[in-house]
Amino acid sequence: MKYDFAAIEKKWQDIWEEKKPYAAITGDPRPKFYGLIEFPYPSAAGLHVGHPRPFTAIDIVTRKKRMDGYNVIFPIGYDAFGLPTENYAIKNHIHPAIVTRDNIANFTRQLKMLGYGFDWDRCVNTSDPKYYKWTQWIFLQMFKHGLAYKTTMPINWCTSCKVGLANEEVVDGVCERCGGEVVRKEKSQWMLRITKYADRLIDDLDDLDYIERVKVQQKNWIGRSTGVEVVFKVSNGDEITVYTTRADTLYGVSYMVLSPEHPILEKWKDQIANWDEVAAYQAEAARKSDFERGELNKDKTGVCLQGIRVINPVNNASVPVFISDYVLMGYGTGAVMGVPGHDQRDWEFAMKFGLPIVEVVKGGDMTKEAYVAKDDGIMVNSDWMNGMTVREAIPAMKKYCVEHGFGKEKVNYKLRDWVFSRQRYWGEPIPLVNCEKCGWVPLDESELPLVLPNVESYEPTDDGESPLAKMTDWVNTTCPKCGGHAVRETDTMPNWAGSCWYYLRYMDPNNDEAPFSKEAEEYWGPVDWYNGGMEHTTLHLLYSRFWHKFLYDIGLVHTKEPYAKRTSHGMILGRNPHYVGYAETEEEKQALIAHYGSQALRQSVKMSKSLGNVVNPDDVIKAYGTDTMRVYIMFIGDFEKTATWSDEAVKGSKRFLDRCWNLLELVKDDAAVSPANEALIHKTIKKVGDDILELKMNTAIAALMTLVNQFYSNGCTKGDLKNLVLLLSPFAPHIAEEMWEQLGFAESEGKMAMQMSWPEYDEAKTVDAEHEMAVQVNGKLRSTIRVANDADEDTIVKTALADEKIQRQMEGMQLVKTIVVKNRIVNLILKKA
RNA sequence: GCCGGUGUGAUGGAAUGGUAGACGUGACGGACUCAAAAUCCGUUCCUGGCAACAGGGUGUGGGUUCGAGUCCCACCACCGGCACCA
Repeated sequence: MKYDFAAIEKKWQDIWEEKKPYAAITGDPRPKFYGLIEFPYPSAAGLHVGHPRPFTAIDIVTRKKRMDGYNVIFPIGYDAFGLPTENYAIKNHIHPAIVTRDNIANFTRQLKMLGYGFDWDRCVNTSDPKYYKWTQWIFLQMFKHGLAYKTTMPINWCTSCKVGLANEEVVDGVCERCGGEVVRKEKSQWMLRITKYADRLIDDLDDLDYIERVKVQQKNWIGRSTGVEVVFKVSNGDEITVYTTRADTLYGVSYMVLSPEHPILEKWKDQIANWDEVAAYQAEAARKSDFERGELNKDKTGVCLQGIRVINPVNNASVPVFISDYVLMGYGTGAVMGVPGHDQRDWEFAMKFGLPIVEVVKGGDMTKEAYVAKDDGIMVNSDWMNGMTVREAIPAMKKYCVEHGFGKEKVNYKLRDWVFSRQRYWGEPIPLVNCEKCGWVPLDESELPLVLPNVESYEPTDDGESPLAKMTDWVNTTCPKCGGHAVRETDTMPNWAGSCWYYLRYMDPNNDEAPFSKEAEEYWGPVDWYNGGMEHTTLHLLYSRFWHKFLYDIGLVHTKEPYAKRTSHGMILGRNPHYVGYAETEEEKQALIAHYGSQALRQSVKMSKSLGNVVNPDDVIKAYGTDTMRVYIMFIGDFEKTATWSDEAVKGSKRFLDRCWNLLELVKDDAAVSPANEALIHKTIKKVGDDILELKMNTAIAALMTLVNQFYSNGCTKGDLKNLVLLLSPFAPHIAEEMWEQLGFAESEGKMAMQMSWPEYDEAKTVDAEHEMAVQVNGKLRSTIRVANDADEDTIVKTALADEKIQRQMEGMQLVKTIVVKNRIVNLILKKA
């Protein structure tokens, strides 16, 4: 009988839909396991082949965990608010809610077709009022605890989306979503005080089982540095504070630089002789976007403030003050001390403006570049610090500053507060009203959800206000506190909001009284294993850790961290359409190389419509079936690395499943495991089980292929095949269930294969009775020998020396040393006799 | 520039410091077939040799070790992130 994947997959998907073997049971006495994947954004394009990679991997892990006796929760939902849907709605004049509904239906169809073990009864949708009621509720708790505040600040403004963006959403100076130009614009925005959690977001990483690069990237993003703030006296009697991590270089200060936006400049206006020049520079800097300021950083610019000087508190030296756009107002104090000898940026500035360069750490050549001295550099020209190492000098000088009353220790972060407002329609309304008398007032909790009203047009207004601002009926309301006139906030939340806590909602998705019950959270929390893309490391992952910590502080969750373990998958790329391998003749190949260059042609590229290299999972499933799709996407390569989709290679996975299937005709009707296959079966059980939990699905599948190959050469019994089917079931659940049934196990065991226990292996049986060992002479492989497993070193060496090839090597030589690594190699060290 | 990662056959990729290239794709040969597809069996790192075998081989150059794809140092190339953060 032929392997009819289409019929088999339909059959089992229908059975699972009805019997719900994936239902997670809150409170069940078995140990729990919470496996999580990042829920998809339901785009109009549907699922692409990138999605199944992480989904299938965690699906396999959770299936293995079920077979290991865990009560598994593996949920799915939709991150449904966001700009692409809104833009689509504007373009096609369809309400975003309808677009979202249709897209979700399509995603659901595709996900079900992939045979994932999701508990569909727990499906969430962030744009559903029943869900965002609680997103709004959590926001209100943050507001009440002083973590949400409104401020006017320069924001990243996307000129195309007409929306404010978080720093994280600006990529290479353009909007991450649409690629539009980003400029700075003053706007009143809601902010979330994530910086208050900066230390905990760094320090708590230590106890988590996150892959290292995620930890490193989060730490770098938060960018904690410890230093000291030093107060300089100004010639006009004022004071100005700078921040430095290199207090040791204070004797090397030859000038000071302020950011062009520094507020004190306004105060000094009348004392600055060249104010016109200063004002012109300020205007110039304000015009540029942050990106432009960064781009043009090769050449330092600035203006000296004439009539103003500052006094270095350590040596009373009077030094000039400049403004320059290389100093950022948003970091530290907006003022830095210039130490050109030991900071490259300061060096460039000093060279440009002819400022003195003082060496305070020995060793560099100041005429060529700054000497960014290492920890054990020796201090010079620094009075009492001379002779100290930099490592000693930094804390010594910190202490000195503090004791002499002109400095204090200070920790700074690169992390900024999170811009939480969007001037868009398709997001959660912010449940606050602005009352003339009471200021910003939260809605009463009984008023939640504050439902997104229907509007006719979703276009943002030209002045940058949200489309909601045009709905005067909705905007004008009464103050919940005093009953007077008030206006609603018309900004909505960014699309990161709903994803900050969705893993909690899965635990108790239909609760109308609370975001989730205490009981459910205590049972399921924390997420045991969360897999997602590296691109979310400094966005979603950081934001949701922040929200979770807040929920912990107000006693809603019982763990400090939401996710115990985090792994990350590599992207699936497409072939460059001009890939040399596609050339049919040598001439074509040469022509391609001549035209495009050989390097570019080899590289894989992101799948995109314009390149025509997009692979649609629907097509793959239609041609080969879901199980083949699942096996191939796991077999494609190392899970963490990027991989290139190959239509050719998919066939190998299909062939493998065909070969599994065809064993049904070959199998001997014998319930026992055959002696010929026993050792390999035990090895494979161990290998596949271990590999799954390390996400090494590619080698697990390779091991299964090896086992099948052996079944073909040795023959196999029903007992052999039973083991194979169980091992195969997490990877290819449909074919496994069908084979299970056809072999009669469904009836004899009274369960589906997926409900069976993972087969046990006997460590003793994973090793063969006899081993092949390599024999090296002076580190070079010369022969192999077969020895019994329990052979002692003596026997092994004797066997090796008796080997014919080794005998030849021994001629005229003398044995000086032997190295034996059991079961692996013998190395004989020979010398001329 | 800084941080992280990667570099292995024609190709995707395997290798706790211990026989480099498992497993798959492609290619080649054979069986089956009128033929093709599918399937099954075999070969496939390079050089020399009929062969046994010998020599070479994991980006480059050094080092540690009985033994290095793996560890250390320097360099090159590519990928990802950050980028005037004082």
